[in-house]
This record gives sequence, C-alpha cells and structure tokens, in this order.
Amino acid sequence: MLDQRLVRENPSLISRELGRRGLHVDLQSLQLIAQQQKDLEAQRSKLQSEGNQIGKEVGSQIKNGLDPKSTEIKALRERGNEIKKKVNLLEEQEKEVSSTLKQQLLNLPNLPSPKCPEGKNEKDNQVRRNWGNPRIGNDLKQHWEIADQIGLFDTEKSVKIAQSRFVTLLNQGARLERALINFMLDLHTAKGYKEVLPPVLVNTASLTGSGQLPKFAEESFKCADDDLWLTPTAEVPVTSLHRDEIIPIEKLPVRYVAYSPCFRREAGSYGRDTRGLIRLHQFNKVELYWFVHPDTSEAAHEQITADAESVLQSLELPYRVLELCAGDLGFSASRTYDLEVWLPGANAFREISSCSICGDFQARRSSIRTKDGKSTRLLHTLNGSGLAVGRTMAALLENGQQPDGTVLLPKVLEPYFGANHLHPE
RNA sequence: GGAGAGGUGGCCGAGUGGUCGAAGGCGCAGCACUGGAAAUGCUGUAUAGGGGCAACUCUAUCGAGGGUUCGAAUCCCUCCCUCUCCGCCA
Repeated sequence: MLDQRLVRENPSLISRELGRRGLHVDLQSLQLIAQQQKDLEAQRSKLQSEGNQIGKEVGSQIKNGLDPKSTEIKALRERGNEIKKKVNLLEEQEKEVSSTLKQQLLNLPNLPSPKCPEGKNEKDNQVRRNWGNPRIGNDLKQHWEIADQIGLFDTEKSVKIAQSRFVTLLNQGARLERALINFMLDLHTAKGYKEVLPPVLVNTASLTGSGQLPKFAEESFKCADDDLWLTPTAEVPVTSLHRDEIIPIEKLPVRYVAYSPCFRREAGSYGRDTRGLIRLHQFNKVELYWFVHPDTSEAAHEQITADAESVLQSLELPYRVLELCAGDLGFSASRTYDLEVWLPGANAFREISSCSICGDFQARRSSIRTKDGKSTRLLHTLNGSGLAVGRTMAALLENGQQPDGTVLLPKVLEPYFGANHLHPE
C-alpha cells in the first residue's frame, strides 16, 4: 500500500511512477479524497476535544457538590448532546471517505524503484548475467516425454482425482520431489535461514497484507464455508508471521526459508503449458523471505537473489538472470530479478525463481515495523523463490537426459535421492 | 458437534460509570551507589493520526462493531477469537 501522506503531498510523483508500470490513475481525485479525510478528522477531533472538556467539567462540578439537576449542569449536558450529534455526523462522513480511500489505495500497486529499468512488457526485460553452458541439440526431449518413459508421474490419473493441471508423482518422481525439497531447505538453513512450515490455508487479512487481495481474488482458490484461501505462495503466510508486530532493530535482518505447496487458479492461461510440470494448480516451492531495515534492503535484494542462484549452481543447471522492466513488475514489487533456467528440450529459458524487493509496501499493508532508537518505522520485505520445485525437476530431466533413456542427476542430490541417475522402470 | 471460561500496555495482572492511556509487578533503558558487578534506590518506558521550529499539545485505541450517558475498560446488544472439558478424528 502506498503512503497516504504521499498521496496528499506528492500525487504527481505517484502518477509518474505508476505511469512507468503502464498504469494511468486519476491521482487528483484520490488526493482530494485523502485531503478530505484529513480535514474531516481534524474537525472531528477538535469537537471531540470540546466534548471531553464538558464531560470533565460536569464530573468535577458534581464532585464539588453541585446538584446534578441544577441549571448549570443541564446547560452543559445540552451542549454535550449538541456536540455529540455533530461528531456523529462527521464520523459518518469520515468513515465513508476513509473506506473509499483505503479501497483505492489497496488496489494500487507498488511504485517501481528508481533503479527499475523502463519498459512496457516482458520483451523489455534486461538480461543481467548468464551462468553455465546451455546444452543444445535437435534430438533433445521435453521433460514430460522423459518423465513418461521413466514413469515419474501420471497426469491422466490426476484428472480423475482432481482436474487438469494437477500432477501425481510416482516412484522415482515422488522421491525426487521430496529429495529436492530437502536439499533446498538444507542449503538455505545452512546459510542461516530459519525454516518455517506454515499453514497453507490463509485468511483474507494475510492475503491482503502481502498484496494478493483485493485485486487478485480470482487467482486464488477460496474455501466456501470459511474465511480461508489456499495460499498461492509461502510469501503470504510468512509475511503474516510478523503482521502487526514491531521487530527490534537488533534482530534484523530476519530471514526465513519456507517450504509450502502453492495453489493457483491460473485463470486466463488456458492452453498455455498444458503438458508437464511447468504450469500447475498445485506445485511445491521453497521460498526465501527477508524482513530488513529499510537502509539495507538494496543489498539484501542482491543477496537473496544470490542465494536463489546458489541452488541452480549446486544443481549444475544453466540459467540467466533477468531484471524485470517497470511494465512487467508484480503488484507488490518495486524491483525484481527473475532467474530463468535453461530447458534444452524446450530450447528455451523458463522462469524458475522471482526475487523481489517490496520496500515498505507489504510492511504498510501488514503493519510490520522496526524500532530504530526512539522512532518506529516500517521495515522492508523481500522475497525470492529458492526454488520452484516442479520446474526444477523439469530442468533436471531435460538437462540430465541421456541417449539411453536414463537421466543423470547432479552430485549434490545423491545423498538425498539415493542414486545418481533416474532409469526407466 | 456439546458444555464452560475468558479476551486490558512487550509480558503478567488490577480495575464495574467521572480527570483512566489505565494501579502493581516483571522486563527493558538511563542515572545513583560499587574497584567492577550483583543487590538496592530513583527516573523513564505503547501505537496511530493531526497541529507546533521546539518544549509540547489535541484526538483515537482496554478483541471488533453498534447502543445508553454530559462522561464507558467499566452498563446493554451483535459478532469474532482464544482456552479448558467431553465427543469425533490424523
């Protein structure tokens, strides 16, 4: 959420910065509402102050032995009633104005960082660096073809159990998924991340706090009879881990690594990536999340990205780092690095991690602050996938495929998986 | 699902209509004492919004919302949540 004060005092800045996202909003009317809200509040509190005085006066007069039925006190009471009526009226108006304001603010995305490059869409994203040597060849298979041969998962059975866009992992596939989750968690906890296994059903407040609601309700699965949703990413519960809290400055940065299944409706992506492990309604992800002091968030962004990259490096998977342009940023992000892994079968890079700095955007929505000496201020939050597990498996299959139908696995997985390759059953 | 108890500051806990943002304690910070520390003593210690250069000041907040009243943590109504016991259950 954006700062109301900024809306009042510098709407043209907001206008300009949201424009970089390709969003054109009428900031003038919003500013008017914000100003109105402030004015109403000032008026109301002045009246309330007067009313409080009268209340005190009556109290002390009665204490001093004045008859409660005396004309003096009657007059004060009448005055008090008058004020109350006015206050009620103002409160009504104020409530309306501030709920409109809040509604509008909750629907506005974060401002892009000054460092975020200009651009309209994904075509304008910039490659920052490459790692590893992409494997290229004509006879390389796509991951679902390899998986089929080996018998790693069954999509038809998943339709019977649930719907399309679900996967049921079997045998070596199930074991590999489990191995990857454990490997990633171990890698990050060894760096000092605190491990979290959060609830995957989250309430409306949590989804609002991290930015998924109110705008993206149609992207999440909702429980019919409860105020609960299936979490689209562990970022949601982890943000709310500290909602309405003040984290002492000496405890920062607080770094979490959270494994969770993730659920997304993928509304509007019919026909895209219908095969394999790339786009599913349910997938596993290991998420990195930092709560940091505002002054250190930029360095933290580089570090969280490096930590996500370290997974790909350990798994010997070639990738590139993309910086998203302003027009392609997610709702809560002010700056984002995407990691794209090389898929030799698809002959393309695919997103496998997204590392974003959200500034105080989520912290304001979730009211997460730090105490810096005497003053409390909003802290900054960052998140990054470390990594999306299903896509990691797809990358391992395509990159490790051998002519004989087996798949070689990276050395680091052997202790977790119990073998250095996959083989047809 | 049935029965009961309860939601007060960072924590514990008092407070049933009047100057209560809230006693007391714990914790924390500063000062004093000390060679240093412990103990002790004193002082301070919520958040948000508005006004002021500042000292400071106004408003709101005792789970949430509404009501009664000149005045509500305290009385009334509605809702939410937590805990305990029983039942069911991985």
